[in-house]
Amino acid sequence: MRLGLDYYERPALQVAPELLGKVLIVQEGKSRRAGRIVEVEAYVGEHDLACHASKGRTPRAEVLFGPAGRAYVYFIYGMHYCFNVVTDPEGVASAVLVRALEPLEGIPPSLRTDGPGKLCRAMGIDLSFNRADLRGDRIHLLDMPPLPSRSVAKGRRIGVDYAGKWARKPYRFWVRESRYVSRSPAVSQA
DNA sequence: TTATCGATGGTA
DNA sequence: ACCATCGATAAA
Repeated sequence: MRLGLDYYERPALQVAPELLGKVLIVQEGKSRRAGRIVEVEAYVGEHDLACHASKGRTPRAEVLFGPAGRAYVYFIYGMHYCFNVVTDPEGVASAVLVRALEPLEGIPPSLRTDGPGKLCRAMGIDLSFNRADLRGDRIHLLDMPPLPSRSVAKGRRIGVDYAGKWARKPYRFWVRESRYVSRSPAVSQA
């Protein structure tokens, strides 16, 4: 069962930990690639200085202000793409960055999925997916049973040290026992 | 194990 | 000039 609008149209901080365990599907022609989400980060709105929407309604960030359940894909450091799930009602610019997947199907064994840039390459996600409806055939998420709260860990977001106090918020969530989480400073639990 | 650095190009 | 990254390299 695909996740629907009512699932995405909620606060990013609520959606983010619940996305752990859900399955991302990318279907391109004959190839079908699937991975289980094991690490995410919430970016909670224009007031969040780590969120791309904090610079206003720029062309890049525009999709964040739109309806929930769309993909926000951006190009970074001249060579990587990052994939986000847009959340909250229209007008509230927030999203969840997917940072790591456990490979399930169709992913070339030589490619890794333990990092936001790596998983996009492994899944074949590029700018052509930006603004895509996440309920469509080309890309979507499958609902899965919720994880027990003891297997959800949380800590500070990676790579946003410029964001002052927002850099220290525990908005990163990962599956504690997963070996596919990107290697990085772990912090707390629950 | 941690620390540092270069690649590479869109964004503002 | 900066960057929601990555892989290589060096030091310890």
